[in-house]
Amino acid sequence: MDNSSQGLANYLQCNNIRPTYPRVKVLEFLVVQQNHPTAEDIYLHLVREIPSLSKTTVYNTLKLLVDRGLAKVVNIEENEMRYDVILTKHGHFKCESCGKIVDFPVNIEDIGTEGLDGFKIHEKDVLFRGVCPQCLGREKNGG
Amino acid sequence: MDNSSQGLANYLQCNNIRPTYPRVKVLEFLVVQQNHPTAEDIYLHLVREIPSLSKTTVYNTLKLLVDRGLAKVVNIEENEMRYDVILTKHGHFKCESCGKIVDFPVNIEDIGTEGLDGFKIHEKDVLFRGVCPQCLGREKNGG
DNA sequence: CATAAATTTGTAATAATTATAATATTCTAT
DNA sequence: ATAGAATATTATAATTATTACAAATTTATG
Repeated sequence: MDNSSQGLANYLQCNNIRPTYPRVKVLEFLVVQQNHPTAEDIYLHLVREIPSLSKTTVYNTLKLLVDRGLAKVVNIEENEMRYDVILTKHGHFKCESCGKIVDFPVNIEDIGTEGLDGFKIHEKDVLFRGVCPQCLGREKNGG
Repeated sequence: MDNSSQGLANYLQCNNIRPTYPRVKVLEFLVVQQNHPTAEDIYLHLVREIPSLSKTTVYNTLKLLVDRGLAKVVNIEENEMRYDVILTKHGHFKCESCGKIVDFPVNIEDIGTEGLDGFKIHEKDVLFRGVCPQCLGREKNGG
């Protein structure tokens, strides 16, 4: 296990998650890629390095990370769960043309909660949809 | 077809959707219930009144309504699509305890879009998660 | 009516996720 | 070090939401 992985292993341990090899690698992928990958994305990437890896392990690990608060599910896609480890508050933009998901800064605490008196709010998400500049350019140049 | 359905039939017609019986009923369910139902919810309710109804018709109709801008998909659930007839801008709150989805007013246009220069934004969603007052009360009274 | 177009239906296919049980690994105490 | 217990991983099968497809039905039009 290399140096950077060592830090992640510690991070897992601090959160009472035994830092097994597959778990460190899943977390590493989430941290390094920052791509809001699906379980499938993660599996396909890691199986090259860990041939014995099973998709169930990826799902188990993601569930564990979410349960312990180290990751969260991003539901911007219609039919699949994506995962995010970023801890600062941000919104998600999904390009309807190329499918890419982009983070953008949002001061989520500024969003008023009138009409939710008496509700306990755990989580606030902001999701935008549209077309990214790259795809807009491609459309303009005749695609 | 009763009186209120007549209005909905007109509404469909105005949007170039032939107002067939299943379509009017699906739209009516969305408008009356305001429950952000799943396709399954809609099917189970309507099939009592329209025994021949097929789930595919429900999906087809929902797709049509979304394509023509009369409804939108709400992705607050992990694994299923919910539907909402578009009226005014509002956010969605999902109770993690009872699963209920509640609308609340949000001035979505107020959310800044710094960091998204050059992006074309079609749609803005605000999704909160937490516990509703009813469930909070139940927890407090020892549930 | 007759024909064409659109809609509905039932069945089967797809795809993401979860359940389950067997196997393998890791930890702990001797 | 090693046996036994606890925990993780794996493979397979089951579940579930959604979509694809083609046949049957309904509706519109000449």
